[in-house]
Amino acid sequence: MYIHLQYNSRNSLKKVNTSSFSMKTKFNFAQLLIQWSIENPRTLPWIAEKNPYKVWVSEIMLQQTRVETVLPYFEKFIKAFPTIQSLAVATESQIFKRWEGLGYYSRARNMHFTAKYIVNELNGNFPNNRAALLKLKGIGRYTSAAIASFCYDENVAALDGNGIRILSRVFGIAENPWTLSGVTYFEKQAAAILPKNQAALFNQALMDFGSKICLPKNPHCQDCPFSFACKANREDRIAEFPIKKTKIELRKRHFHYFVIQDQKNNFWIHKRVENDIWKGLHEFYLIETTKKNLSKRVVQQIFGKLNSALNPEIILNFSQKLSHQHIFTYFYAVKPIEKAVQADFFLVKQENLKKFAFPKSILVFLENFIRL
DNA sequence: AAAGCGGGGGT
DNA sequence: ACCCCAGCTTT
Repeated sequence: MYIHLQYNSRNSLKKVNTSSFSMKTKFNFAQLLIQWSIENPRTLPWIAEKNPYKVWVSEIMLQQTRVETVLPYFEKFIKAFPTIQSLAVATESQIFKRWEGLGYYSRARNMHFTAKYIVNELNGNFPNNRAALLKLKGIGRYTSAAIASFCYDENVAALDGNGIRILSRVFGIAENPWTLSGVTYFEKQAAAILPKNQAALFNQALMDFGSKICLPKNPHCQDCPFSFACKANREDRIAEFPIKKTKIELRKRHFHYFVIQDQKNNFWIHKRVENDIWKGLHEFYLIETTKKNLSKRVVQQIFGKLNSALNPEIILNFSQKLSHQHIFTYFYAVKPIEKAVQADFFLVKQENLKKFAFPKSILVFLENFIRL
């Protein structure tokens, strides 16, 4: 059966039966979607925003991050760095501090790089088309399309997780969106149904619809304007679309943090510089183990020669399940040490700790044990 | 193609 | 416990 969607005179739907279901419904899908979005408006700081700098900031923050999480960060970030010039001249540490707790910190580093590039090499002119945007560090297929459509009305579909989910279900697209060929196929299909000169509206509608109706689990098909045409719904195969990412085994890591001060109660900290989690953030002296237990011999080896006291006791436990690692963090108190335990460590006064960016686990420790 | 990268909210 | 979020970069 071919479903053709059209509005009747009362602007409600009726079905027209034909021979087979196909992307021929594209025009109707898009208009129906836009109609839904007009009836279900959403107010967010970046919606209808045309300033490419602000849209860029919002899109980078929203990568793999929920809207509710981003909102306070976005407001503070824009207040701290109102223009791309202000971001370009900021220090990385200032930027990281505004990103603290948001996760995926390479996003902040890439933004800084790109801000400097645009200001210094492009005279501050933000690239104004998808192809040029795609070349910028930190901007990929989705984000380039989003900025191009929202700011410059380029006719390009921006497919994030929402778009993939909706299209795969409604049109029964079985391609694997987590492969390059798969996402290319989805983009091709989206381009075919994208209404001319309404890309911004369409892309925004797709994401709003994905967040309110076509949810990953338990979608609200009863409120969905195309549920009668949706292949996944009609065939009762919603759970099969889209293809799921193959889940990875969480690497377990045990972080033993030694909170070391000097006799004046300054704290020894350093910046993580390795290509590892939390690169660019700060931390206390760390001994990492693959298993829970930290041998006393190792502690002796490190702290013994520093003439420090042992019998460190765990003063706080913290467990974090990240998307790719399960990190157990333990904090130990030790007696003061006057000499850096490692060359890159430096002393910070207690009241200045808040100027540095830390991972969440250390923030929790500081909030509970150190008055800032 | 696969791995690595945060943190949190919903079910 | 599991899913996945307005994904991208590196290997």
